[in-house]
Amino acid sequence: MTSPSLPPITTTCLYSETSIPYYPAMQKTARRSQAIVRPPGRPREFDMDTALDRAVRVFRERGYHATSIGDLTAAMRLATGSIYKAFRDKHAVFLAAFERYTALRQEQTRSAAARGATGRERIRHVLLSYVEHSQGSEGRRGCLVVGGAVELSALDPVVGARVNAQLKSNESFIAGLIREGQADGSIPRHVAADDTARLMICITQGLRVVGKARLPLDGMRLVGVAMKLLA
Amino acid sequence: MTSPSLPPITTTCLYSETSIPYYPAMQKTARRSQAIVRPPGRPREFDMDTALDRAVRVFRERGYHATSIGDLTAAMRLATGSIYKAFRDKHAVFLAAFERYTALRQEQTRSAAARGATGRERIRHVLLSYVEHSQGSEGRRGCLVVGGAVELSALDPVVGARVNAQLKSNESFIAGLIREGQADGSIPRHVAADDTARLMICITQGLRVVGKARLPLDGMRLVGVAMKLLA
DNA sequence: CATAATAGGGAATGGTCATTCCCTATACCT
DNA sequence: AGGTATAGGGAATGACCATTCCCTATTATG
Repeated sequence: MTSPSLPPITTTCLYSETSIPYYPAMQKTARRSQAIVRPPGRPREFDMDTALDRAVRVFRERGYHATSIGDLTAAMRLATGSIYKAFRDKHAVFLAAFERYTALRQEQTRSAAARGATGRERIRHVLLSYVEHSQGSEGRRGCLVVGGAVELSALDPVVGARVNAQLKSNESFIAGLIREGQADGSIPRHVAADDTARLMICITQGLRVVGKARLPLDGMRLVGVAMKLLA
Repeated sequence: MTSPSLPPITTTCLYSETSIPYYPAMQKTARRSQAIVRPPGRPREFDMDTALDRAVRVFRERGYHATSIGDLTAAMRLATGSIYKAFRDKHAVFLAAFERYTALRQEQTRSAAARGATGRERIRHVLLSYVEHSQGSEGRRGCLVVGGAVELSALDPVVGARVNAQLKSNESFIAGLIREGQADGSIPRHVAADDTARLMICITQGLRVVGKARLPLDGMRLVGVAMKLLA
């Protein structure tokens, strides 16, 4: 989905980007049925998703406040002016990076779930995937949801709302898997789906904290223990 | 341990403070057996622990980077110069606040554990205590260990080491309680103490993240589910 | 009572950072 | 070709922030 090089036209005309306005003045993407209409003026040269992936990386490593515009220009390979052409301010860069990050993570989690045949097995794979992402160098890079919750949600209502929504979305995904497991017989009926899902969200978020703090995490062992919650 | 008012002499001569130098030029506390020797010069007027409690509050709410010296002077009720008299720099204030915070939290956790008669009950009370502290306005205030892990451990080896040590200490405390439970018969022998303890640390750290993000946490329900890990 | 030693407090300083400005470049349209 | 609209890039700007300086105050000692 993200290309390492910078194709000059591809991105400009398609608007494959996830959601809401990145841009100070966002044009309506398409008036009627034809979706591919190039907006007026000089087209953007850089690939937005590539640039955002690079911003994600910096924000994950340094957090919001410790990341300067200079850090972003270096990482995103854009000049100061270009960043401010593309985003209202640093806050908007973070928000766009956050969206990009959660979209990619959601994809990874769904595909991990898809590796299981029953509800129970799907949950096992989701948890395993979380442990893997919380471990080693990837884990030390950190998680934007956890980072946003800890560093920003008390100071910034917009980020707070996004973090809250993301956690709820993850939680209801897990709760859904639990109910699937109860339907297919792999998880006992007496398991409290919502409470267990909330606790599992705590586990996943805690894994990221512990992984960032460089405690080693053994996926098989930890998930093995955690699966008792579905007994 | 912390007095709301400011007794003028009490703190200066006793050095009840936890550990390592708060001060740019730390005097040796006592040469021989006599511990109470007032150091030369004008004695400090403010109570160090009270001031640190106020610093803890700001750092918990705003994190490290978003807290300015101005925020600290306002919260600690000290002038800029006085802060730099007492601490080398902002980093040193954070470290001292961190020590103070972990000492108090440790105390609270131990006393929660003491409310239980068996190993199993002690763990239940510890988890319940964590949920309570992660909830509501207290939870929104945040945790310095989680904050330190997320915001600083990758950038600041000193804080990183303290966070790591604190997590390990908490983990071995839990592991100890599990083994106590196995000794007193309240926890089955087949429970893997270390793995379960590590997972429980993930739960506690995750609770703080989720609580900071304003998801409601029901202590009884969550702990009820978590106790399955000891089955 | 002078001296040494440190605390209290606030003004001054130097650096950094987010943001803006401005000039150039590139696209489309008529 | 001229006009319009936006992107690229980097210098300029103004605010803020961590830290230092300096002057005063308070203790002990000789």
